[in-house]
Amino acid sequence: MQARLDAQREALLAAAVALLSEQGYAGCSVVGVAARAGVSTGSVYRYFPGKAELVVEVFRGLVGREVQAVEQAADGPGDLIDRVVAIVETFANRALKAPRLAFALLAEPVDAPVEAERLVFRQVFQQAFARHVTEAVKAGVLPPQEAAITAAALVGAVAEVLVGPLSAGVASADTVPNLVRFTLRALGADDAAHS
Amino acid sequence: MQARLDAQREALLAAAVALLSEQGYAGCSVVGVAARAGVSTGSVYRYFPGKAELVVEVFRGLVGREVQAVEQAADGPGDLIDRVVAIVETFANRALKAPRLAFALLAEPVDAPVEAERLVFRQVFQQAFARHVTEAVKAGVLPPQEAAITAAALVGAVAEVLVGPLSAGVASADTVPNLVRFTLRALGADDAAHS
DNA sequence: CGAAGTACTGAACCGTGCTTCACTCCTTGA
DNA sequence: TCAAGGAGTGAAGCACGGTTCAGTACTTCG
Repeated sequence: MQARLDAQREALLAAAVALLSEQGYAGCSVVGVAARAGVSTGSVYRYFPGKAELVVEVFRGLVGREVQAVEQAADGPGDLIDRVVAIVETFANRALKAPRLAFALLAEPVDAPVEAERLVFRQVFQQAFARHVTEAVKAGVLPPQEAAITAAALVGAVAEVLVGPLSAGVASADTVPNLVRFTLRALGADDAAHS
Repeated sequence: MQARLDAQREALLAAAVALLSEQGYAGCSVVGVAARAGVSTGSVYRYFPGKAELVVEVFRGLVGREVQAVEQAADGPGDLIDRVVAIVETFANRALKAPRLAFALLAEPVDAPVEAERLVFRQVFQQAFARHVTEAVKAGVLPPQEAAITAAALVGAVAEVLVGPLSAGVASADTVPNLVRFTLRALGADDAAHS
């Protein structure tokens, strides 16, 4: 009955995602997740060594989804600079569409093992930025710059700008366009060329 | 014996700062702080309603110090753009000089009341940036832009770039210069004018 | 000097939430 | 049909850390 076993496991992960999306990390207690999955608390430990492993796996899954969406957007049409803009737009729009979840992934206090995972999350995004920035600098469409710093700064900038609306609940309609304009300036791109 | 009373209070606050600087928030338990201050745990509750109030007061004090340093740097000589650069440089250099503490103030997981204080912390810095950016835009030395977004993005960018070195322990010598160059581009200032 | 009040102590208390484990139930195969 | 074994249960156990409070020591004033 391997299928059934995996089904339970999936149910637990799905329940954790649901609780995380609705109530943030606080709702993600072992008892809560088990109840939501329609399983006893004890059963959680049949599938996961402990809470940390469960939550980390949830994080990895969600982050993977975001990274994939961003990578896909970056592979779309347009020049090198358009791609960096696409990363920012995609990331920001997705975050604003699922604010509670985005806040949980980006900023909500968590304990150490999950925090470590969050660091990885941010680094993956930084690398995505850095790759495209490096390429664009090499091609001469962006001025010379330390790609790693630019990438880290952009990740921080996007996250910080979003966290405000995310925790306040409301984002202005032109938050994302403004963020894009900031990004273009920060990259050193010609504003005029990418309105 | 008012003086003595205040002395105890100060000792507790100082002990909390010391522990925060050395071990981060984890070391800031009531028992730990009391021991460090040479006081019993019970006495903590003579001076503070609870742990939250103690830690929040510690945060406020530290943040006030940072804000003051930054404001002072921004009041120095130079044009409007130099002032924004001064904010970034001062903030970054101070953070890199007290990494553990900066990490605690900027990024370390804390519980709700302190998190709220951290939000205030970031907002104060954003306002400092926003004030100078607005002024510079009005004066025509920066292109038109939403100052609030630029300010939030810069705070996020600086924090993110610093958190890496802060948690890793080592910062490259040109982290700050690179950060300044990023800032200048992001503001839309002429790079050439402010090397 | 003695009584009253106050600063101070620190071990016990309590709430929270992860983890365990003795037990039940259900499926499986002879 | 009926043992046997594993899946599943959920209440009790446990660790952690903030908070409390009855007791002690010290200071002050009559």
